[in-house]
Amino acid sequence: MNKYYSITELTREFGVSTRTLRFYEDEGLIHPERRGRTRLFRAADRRLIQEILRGRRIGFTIAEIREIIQVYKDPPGESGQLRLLMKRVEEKREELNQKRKDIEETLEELNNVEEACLTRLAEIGVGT
Amino acid sequence: MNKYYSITELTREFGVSTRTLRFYEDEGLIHPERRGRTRLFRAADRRLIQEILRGRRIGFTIAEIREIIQVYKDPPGESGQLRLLMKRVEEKREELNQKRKDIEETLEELNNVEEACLTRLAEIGVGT
DNA sequence: TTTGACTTTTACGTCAAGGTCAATATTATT
DNA sequence: AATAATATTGACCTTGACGTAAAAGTCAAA
Repeated sequence: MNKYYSITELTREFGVSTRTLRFYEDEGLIHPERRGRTRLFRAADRRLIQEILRGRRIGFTIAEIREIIQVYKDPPGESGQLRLLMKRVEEKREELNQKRKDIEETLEELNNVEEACLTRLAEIGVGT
Repeated sequence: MNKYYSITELTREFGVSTRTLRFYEDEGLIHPERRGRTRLFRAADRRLIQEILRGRRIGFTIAEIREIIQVYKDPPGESGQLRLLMKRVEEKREELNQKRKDIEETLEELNNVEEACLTRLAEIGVGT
Protein backbone atom coordinates (compact mmCIF):
# COMPACT_ATOMS: atom_id res chain seq x y z
CA MET A 1 0.00 0.00 0.00
CA ASN A 2 0.86 3.65 0.36
CA LYS A 3 1.57 3.79 -3.27
CA TYR A 4 3.57 6.28 -5.23
CA TYR A 5 2.51 7.70 -8.56
CA SER A 6 5.09 8.43 -11.21
CA ILE A 7 4.96 11.67 -13.10
CA THR A 8 3.84 10.11 -16.37
CA GLU A 9 1.20 8.12 -14.59
CA LEU A 10 -0.35 11.38 -13.48
CA THR A 11 0.11 13.15 -16.80
CA ARG A 12 -1.78 10.32 -18.44
CA GLU A 13 -4.53 10.37 -15.90
CA PHE A 14 -5.02 14.12 -16.11
CA GLY A 15 -4.11 14.78 -19.69
CA VAL A 16 -1.35 17.24 -18.95
CA SER A 17 2.35 17.25 -19.81
CA THR A 18 5.27 16.53 -17.50
CA ARG A 19 6.31 20.10 -18.15
CA THR A 20 3.09 21.26 -16.59
CA LEU A 21 3.55 19.26 -13.40
CA ARG A 22 7.17 20.34 -13.07
CA PHE A 23 6.08 23.87 -13.70
CA TYR A 24 3.56 23.61 -10.89
CA GLU A 25 6.31 22.42 -8.62
CA ASP A 26 8.54 25.33 -9.62
CA GLU A 27 5.64 27.62 -8.87
CA GLY A 28 5.33 26.14 -5.43
CA LEU A 29 1.93 24.56 -5.90
CA ILE A 30 3.02 21.00 -5.24
CA HIS A 31 5.92 19.41 -3.38
CA PRO A 32 6.30 15.77 -4.40
CA GLU A 33 8.83 13.67 -2.54
CA ARG A 34 12.04 12.50 -4.13
CA ARG A 35 13.94 9.31 -4.43
CA GLY A 36 17.24 10.58 -5.70
CA ARG A 37 16.18 13.12 -8.25
CA THR A 38 13.02 11.34 -9.27
CA ARG A 39 9.71 12.75 -8.14
CA LEU A 40 7.37 10.51 -6.20
CA PHE A 41 3.77 11.59 -5.97
CA ARG A 42 1.56 10.56 -3.08
CA ALA A 43 -2.21 10.32 -3.12
CA ALA A 44 -2.32 13.71 -1.46
CA ASP A 45 -0.26 15.22 -4.25
CA ARG A 46 -2.60 13.65 -6.74
CA ARG A 47 -5.64 15.18 -5.10
CA LEU A 48 -3.95 18.53 -4.96
CA ILE A 49 -3.23 18.35 -8.66
CA GLN A 50 -6.89 17.62 -9.27
CA GLU A 51 -7.81 20.77 -7.43
CA ILE A 52 -5.21 22.80 -9.26
CA LEU A 53 -6.62 21.65 -12.57
CA ARG A 54 -10.11 22.46 -11.46
CA GLY A 55 -8.94 25.96 -10.64
CA ARG A 56 -7.32 26.16 -14.01
CA ARG A 57 -10.51 25.17 -15.81
CA ILE A 58 -12.37 27.88 -13.96
CA GLY A 59 -9.81 30.38 -15.19
CA PHE A 60 -7.84 31.00 -12.02
CA THR A 61 -4.24 32.07 -12.49
CA ILE A 62 -1.35 30.24 -10.87
CA ALA A 63 -1.09 33.06 -8.36
CA GLU A 64 -4.73 32.72 -7.39
CA ILE A 65 -4.46 28.98 -7.08
CA ARG A 66 -1.39 29.36 -4.92
CA GLU A 67 -3.27 31.78 -2.71
CA ILE A 68 -6.11 29.33 -2.24
CA ILE A 69 -3.75 26.49 -1.40
CA GLN A 70 -2.00 28.74 1.05
CA VAL A 71 -5.22 29.48 2.90
CA TYR A 72 -5.88 25.78 3.30
CA LYS A 73 -2.33 25.10 4.44
CA ASP A 74 -2.30 27.69 7.15
CA PRO A 75 -5.45 29.66 7.68
CA PRO A 76 -4.99 33.10 9.19
CA GLY A 77 -5.40 33.36 12.95
CA GLU A 78 -5.57 37.09 13.41
CA SER A 79 -8.93 38.79 13.16
CA GLY A 80 -7.86 41.47 10.68
CA GLN A 81 -6.53 38.80 8.37
CA LEU A 82 -9.69 36.81 8.80
CA ARG A 83 -11.85 39.74 7.78
CA LEU A 84 -9.60 40.40 4.82
CA LEU A 85 -9.92 36.80 3.76
CA MET A 86 -13.68 36.96 4.04
CA LYS A 87 -13.72 39.98 1.80
CA ARG A 88 -11.63 38.13 -0.77
CA VAL A 89 -13.97 35.17 -0.50
CA GLU A 90 -16.93 37.41 -1.16
CA GLU A 91 -15.23 38.85 -4.24
CA LYS A 92 -14.47 35.41 -5.59
CA ARG A 93 -18.01 34.35 -4.96
CA GLU A 94 -19.35 37.22 -7.03
CA GLU A 95 -16.90 36.47 -9.79
CA LEU A 96 -17.92 32.83 -9.85
CA ASN A 97 -21.60 33.66 -9.76
CA GLN A 98 -21.11 35.90 -12.78
CA LYS A 99 -19.27 33.14 -14.55
CA ARG A 100 -21.94 30.63 -13.78
CA LYS A 101 -24.54 32.99 -15.19
CA ASP A 102 -22.43 33.48 -18.31
CA ILE A 103 -22.16 29.75 -18.72
CA GLU A 104 -25.85 29.16 -18.30
CA GLU A 105 -26.70 31.81 -20.86
CA THR A 106 -24.22 30.33 -23.27
CA LEU A 107 -25.62 26.84 -22.75
CA GLU A 108 -29.01 28.27 -23.63
CA GLU A 109 -27.60 29.67 -26.83
CA LEU A 110 -26.04 26.35 -27.67
CA ASN A 111 -29.47 24.80 -27.37
CA ASN A 112 -30.82 27.34 -29.82
CA VAL A 113 -28.01 26.68 -32.26
CA GLU A 114 -28.61 22.97 -32.04
CA GLU A 115 -32.31 23.34 -32.62
CA ALA A 116 -31.69 25.57 -35.60
CA CYS A 117 -29.38 22.91 -36.98
CA LEU A 118 -31.97 20.19 -36.52
CA THR A 119 -34.67 22.29 -38.15
CA ARG A 120 -32.44 23.06 -41.09
CA LEU A 121 -31.43 19.42 -41.43
CA ALA A 122 -35.07 18.41 -41.47
CA GLU A 123 -35.79 20.92 -44.22
CA ILE A 124 -32.92 19.62 -46.28
CA GLY A 125 -33.81 16.03 -45.55
CA VAL A 126 -37.37 16.56 -46.78
CA GLY A 127 -36.19 17.98 -50.08
CA THR A 128 -33.72 15.15 -50.70
CA MET B 1 -32.35 58.61 -31.61
CA ASN B 2 -30.15 56.10 -33.31
CA LYS B 3 -27.33 57.14 -31.12
CA TYR B 4 -23.68 56.50 -31.52
CA TYR B 5 -21.39 55.45 -28.72
CA SER B 6 -17.84 56.73 -28.60
CA ILE B 7 -15.05 54.32 -27.85
CA THR B 8 -14.34 55.70 -24.37
CA GLU B 9 -18.00 55.63 -23.56
CA LEU B 10 -17.95 51.91 -24.11
CA THR B 11 -14.63 51.33 -22.37
CA ARG B 12 -16.08 53.04 -19.31
CA GLU B 13 -19.27 51.06 -19.44
CA PHE B 14 -17.52 47.72 -19.79
CA GLY B 15 -14.33 48.37 -17.89
CA VAL B 16 -11.99 47.61 -20.74
CA SER B 17 -9.34 49.70 -22.48
CA THR B 18 -9.56 51.32 -25.88
CA ARG B 19 -6.73 49.04 -26.89
CA THR B 20 -8.96 46.07 -26.21
CA LEU B 21 -11.78 47.32 -28.42
CA ARG B 22 -9.39 48.25 -31.23
CA PHE B 23 -7.79 44.86 -30.84
CA TYR B 24 -11.18 43.20 -31.21
CA GLU B 25 -11.71 45.16 -34.39
CA ASP B 26 -8.32 44.10 -35.73
CA GLU B 27 -9.28 40.54 -34.92
CA GLY B 28 -12.45 40.92 -36.93
CA LEU B 29 -14.85 40.56 -34.04
CA ILE B 30 -16.50 43.97 -34.44
CA HIS B 31 -16.87 46.42 -37.30
CA PRO B 32 -17.84 49.84 -36.01
CA GLU B 33 -18.67 52.54 -38.53
CA ARG B 34 -16.44 55.52 -39.13
CA ARG B 35 -16.79 59.25 -39.42
CA GLY B 36 -13.44 60.14 -40.89
CA ARG B 37 -11.07 57.98 -38.89
CA THR B 38 -13.13 58.02 -35.72
CA ARG B 39 -15.03 54.90 -34.74
CA LEU B 40 -18.76 55.16 -34.18
CA PHE B 41 -20.38 52.34 -32.29
CA ARG B 42 -24.03 51.48 -32.77
CA ALA B 43 -26.27 49.72 -30.29
CA ALA B 44 -25.68 46.49 -32.21
CA ASP B 45 -21.92 46.88 -31.80
CA ARG B 46 -22.45 47.47 -28.13
CA ARG B 47 -24.45 44.29 -27.73
CA LEU B 48 -21.88 42.35 -29.67
CA ILE B 49 -19.17 43.63 -27.35
CA GLN B 50 -21.22 42.45 -24.40
CA GLU B 51 -21.33 38.98 -25.85
CA ILE B 52 -17.63 39.01 -26.62
CA LEU B 53 -16.88 39.91 -23.03
CA ARG B 54 -19.16 37.20 -21.79
CA GLY B 55 -17.24 34.74 -23.90
CA ARG B 56 -14.03 36.10 -22.50
CA ARG B 57 -15.20 35.65 -18.92
CA ILE B 58 -16.07 32.05 -19.69
CA GLY B 59 -12.55 31.56 -20.94
CA PHE B 60 -13.14 31.41 -24.69
CA THR B 61 -10.26 32.48 -26.88
CA ILE B 62 -10.59 35.15 -29.53
CA ALA B 63 -10.61 32.42 -32.16
CA GLU B 64 -13.48 30.62 -30.45
CA ILE B 65 -15.44 33.81 -30.05
CA ARG B 66 -14.90 34.64 -33.70
CA GLU B 67 -16.15 31.20 -34.64
CA ILE B 68 -19.31 31.67 -32.62
CA ILE B 69 -19.98 35.07 -34.14
CA GLN B 70 -19.40 33.60 -37.56
CA VAL B 71 -22.03 30.93 -37.01
CA TYR B 72 -24.57 33.58 -36.10
CA LYS B 73 -23.64 35.74 -39.07
CA ASP B 74 -24.04 33.03 -41.64
CA PRO B 75 -25.12 29.63 -40.42
CA PRO B 76 -24.04 26.71 -42.58
CA GLY B 77 -26.53 25.48 -45.17
CA GLU B 78 -24.99 22.20 -46.19
CA SER B 79 -25.85 19.10 -44.22
CA GLY B 80 -22.25 17.96 -43.64
CA GLN B 81 -21.40 21.36 -42.22
CA LEU B 82 -24.51 21.28 -40.08
CA ARG B 83 -23.58 17.95 -38.59
CA LEU B 84 -20.07 19.17 -37.96
CA LEU B 85 -21.42 22.22 -36.21
CA MET B 86 -23.66 20.07 -34.05
CA LYS B 87 -20.68 18.02 -33.01
CA ARG B 88 -18.81 21.17 -32.05
CA VAL B 89 -21.85 22.37 -30.13
CA GLU B 90 -21.95 19.11 -28.22
CA GLU B 91 -18.27 19.44 -27.33
CA LYS B 92 -18.76 22.97 -26.10
CA ARG B 93 -21.72 21.88 -24.07
CA GLU B 94 -19.68 19.26 -22.28
CA GLU B 95 -16.91 21.70 -21.66
CA LEU B 96 -19.30 24.22 -20.18
CA ASN B 97 -21.05 21.60 -18.07
CA GLN B 98 -17.68 20.63 -16.63
CA LYS B 99 -16.90 24.25 -15.92
CA ARG B 100 -20.22 24.78 -14.24
CA LYS B 101 -19.60 21.79 -12.05
CA ASP B 102 -16.14 23.13 -11.19
CA ILE B 103 -17.63 26.46 -10.28
CA GLU B 104 -20.31 24.95 -8.10
CA GLU B 105 -17.79 22.87 -6.23
CA THR B 106 -15.59 25.87 -5.71
CA LEU B 107 -18.52 27.94 -4.48
CA GLU B 108 -19.15 25.19 -1.94
CA GLU B 109 -15.58 25.44 -0.78
CA LEU B 110 -15.86 29.18 -0.47
CA ASN B 111 -18.81 28.62 1.84
CA ASN B 112 -16.69 26.35 3.98
CA VAL B 113 -13.88 28.86 4.13
CA GLU B 114 -16.28 31.58 5.12
CA GLU B 115 -17.82 29.47 7.85
CA ALA B 116 -14.41 28.58 9.18
CA CYS B 117 -13.60 32.28 9.28
CA LEU B 118 -16.76 33.08 11.18
CA THR B 119 -16.17 30.29 13.66
CA ARG B 120 -12.62 31.42 14.24
CA LEU B 121 -13.72 35.04 14.62
CA ALA B 122 -16.29 33.98 17.18
CA GLU B 123 -13.64 32.12 19.15
CA ILE B 124 -11.38 35.12 19.13
CA GLY B 125 -14.21 37.47 19.92
CA VAL B 126 -15.16 35.46 22.98
CA GLY B 127 -11.66 35.58 24.35
CA THR B 128 -11.37 39.35 23.90
C1' DT C 1 24.24 -5.26 -23.77
C1' DT C 2 21.54 -2.66 -26.25
C1' DT C 3 17.02 -1.17 -26.78
C1' DG C 4 13.19 1.18 -24.92
C1' DA C 5 10.73 3.54 -21.56
C1' DC C 6 11.20 6.73 -18.23
C1' DT C 7 13.42 10.28 -15.65
C1' DT C 8 16.15 14.65 -14.69
C1' DT C 9 17.85 19.78 -15.35
C1' DT C 10 18.71 23.87 -18.14
C1' DA C 11 17.39 26.98 -21.25
C1' DC C 12 15.46 29.19 -25.00
C1' DG C 13 10.90 29.57 -27.72
C1' DT C 14 6.01 30.52 -28.35
C1' DC C 15 1.41 32.21 -28.31
C1' DA C 16 -2.62 34.87 -26.81
C1' DA C 17 -4.22 38.99 -25.18
C1' DG C 18 -3.55 42.85 -24.60
C1' DG C 19 -0.13 47.16 -22.41
C1' DT C 20 2.47 51.08 -23.42
C1' DC C 21 4.44 54.83 -25.88
C1' DA C 22 5.06 58.03 -29.63
C1' DA C 23 3.51 61.09 -32.95
C1' DT C 24 -0.31 63.13 -34.79
C1' DA C 25 -5.26 64.77 -35.62
C1' DT C 26 -9.74 66.87 -34.23
C1' DT C 27 -12.74 69.24 -31.41
C1' DA C 28 -14.45 72.06 -27.62
C1' DT C 29 -13.58 75.39 -24.14
C1' DT C 30 -11.68 79.03 -21.95
C1' DA D 1 -4.73 81.54 -29.31
C1' DA D 2 -3.78 78.25 -26.02
C1' DT D 3 -5.30 74.35 -23.32
C1' DA D 4 -7.59 70.10 -22.51
C1' DA D 5 -9.98 66.10 -23.90
C1' DT D 6 -10.48 62.71 -27.02
C1' DA D 7 -9.40 60.39 -31.13
C1' DT D 8 -6.20 57.95 -34.52
C1' DT D 9 -2.26 54.59 -36.31
C1' DG D 10 1.98 52.08 -35.68
C1' DA D 11 5.28 49.80 -33.27
C1' DC D 12 7.44 47.54 -29.91
C1' DC D 13 6.82 45.37 -25.02
C1' DT D 14 4.99 42.35 -21.44
C1' DT D 15 2.97 38.46 -18.97
C1' DG D 16 1.28 33.95 -18.09
C1' DA D 17 1.47 29.33 -18.99
C1' DC D 18 3.48 26.40 -20.68
C1' DG D 19 6.19 23.93 -25.36
C1' DT D 20 10.30 22.11 -27.02
C1' DA D 21 14.89 20.59 -27.55
C1' DA D 22 19.39 19.19 -25.68
C1' DA D 23 22.21 16.43 -22.88
C1' DA D 24 22.37 13.05 -19.62
C1' DG D 25 21.03 9.56 -15.96
C1' DT D 26 18.21 5.03 -14.30
C1' DC D 27 16.11 0.78 -14.88
C1' DA D 28 13.86 -3.46 -16.86
C1' DA D 29 13.31 -6.52 -20.52
C1' DA D 30 14.83 -8.92 -24.47
